[in-house]
Amino acid sequence: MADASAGQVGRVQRRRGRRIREILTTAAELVGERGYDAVSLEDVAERLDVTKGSLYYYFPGKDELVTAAIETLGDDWTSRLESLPAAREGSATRRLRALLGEHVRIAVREYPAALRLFLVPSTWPAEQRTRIKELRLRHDRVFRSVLTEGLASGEFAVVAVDPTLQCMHAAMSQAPVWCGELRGAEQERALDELVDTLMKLVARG
Amino acid sequence: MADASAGQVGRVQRRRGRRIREILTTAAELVGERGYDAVSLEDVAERLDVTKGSLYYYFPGKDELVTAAIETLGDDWTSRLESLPAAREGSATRRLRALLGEHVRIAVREYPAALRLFLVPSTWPAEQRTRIKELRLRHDRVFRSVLTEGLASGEFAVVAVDPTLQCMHAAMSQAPVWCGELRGAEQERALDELVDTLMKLVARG
DNA sequence: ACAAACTTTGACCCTAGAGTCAATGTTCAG
DNA sequence: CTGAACATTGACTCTAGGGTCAAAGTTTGT
Repeated sequence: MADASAGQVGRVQRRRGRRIREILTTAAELVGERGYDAVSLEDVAERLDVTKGSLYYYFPGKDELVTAAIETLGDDWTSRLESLPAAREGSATRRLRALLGEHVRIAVREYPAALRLFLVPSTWPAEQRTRIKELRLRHDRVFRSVLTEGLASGEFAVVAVDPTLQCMHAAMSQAPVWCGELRGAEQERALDELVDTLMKLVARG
Repeated sequence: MADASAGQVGRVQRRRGRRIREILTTAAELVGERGYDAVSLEDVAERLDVTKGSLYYYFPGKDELVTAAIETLGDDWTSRLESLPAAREGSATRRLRALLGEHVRIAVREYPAALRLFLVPSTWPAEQRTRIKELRLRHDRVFRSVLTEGLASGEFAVVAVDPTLQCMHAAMSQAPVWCGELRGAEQERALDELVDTLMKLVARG
């Protein structure tokens, strides 16, 4: 047996890690499409072409699996926003607009159930709820930093930072509900209008 | 047998109507507190001090009962807004602010699950979904009319009417999530900030 | 090749909660 | 008072879906 201590992760470990990531990605897809309640472990298993039992080999239960899946989805989402070129250069106005536009487009196109995503059952144990909350914070930070920079530079003016961010997130989560069935140019127009509307929240009087 | 035709509703009919209203009120309470999924018919029955079977004497199933309950809740909510004195007099700005404030306070205090209210399962039959949609429209009209009046008088300026209303509703539905655990003055302050933030959506540049 | 570790299976258990219904109250008209 | 209409019960069925596990299958190191 090769020495597996000293932080060395063997092929087996990496294999396991890959499998877990596959499962999480698939679960995240489904949860993003339909929300927690509407996704059963059999759905997840079916899309992975395995049986439900296998999932329990990697996760102790549905809660843990879904929490981890939501984290995966959220981290992916956040890093896509962070790595958006237009969100890294130019005025705060340009950057915020780019962030809002991208966020809303990801929501509409990939996560129609975005609204349900963070709407975890209130019966969940504190640990999972904390993890989800932290995820929101990480995600929130992307917008918050641009907003505060814009405030510092005098480009923006707000009543208060928190409710402004909350309004933005609320509206963006709802976007799939409003624009989900629109297509093509019509949808683009609706999304642009939404972004412009949200930009009013930071406009100087 | 007394002639029950010719539109005459007898005592029995009225009795039945009252009972139905009791059931709907109770169901609406529960759905407003916890949302559709988290409310079972046994919960509703228990709060009414009857058994589940009785509910099936008045309603063919959970969907119909809950749809009707949501309608009851929504109509009640709408009419409370409509009958708000401050929403009927003064400038559009004053009226809109009053509406937003009242709406958000009703949500936080009475319907913590407001966010889940209109989030009906996508598996529901078209009929129920239509009824819910119409309910939203009725409710929307209260805000829409004040908004268009403000636009006509030049008090307001918006990117477009629909996304503006959508943002307002989205943010207000989220309010219980943000401010639900705050108490007293702190909560009041948070709600006022929220309302002021939303007023920026209609502010003239 | 072979055993040990790892992975997957599918049959199984269990519970929550929707929905049914014959039997049993209850109310009311005549 | 009495029968018919109305209302309620509680015990029942049925199903979806979470969770368990021994057995079988696969991979890996030597």
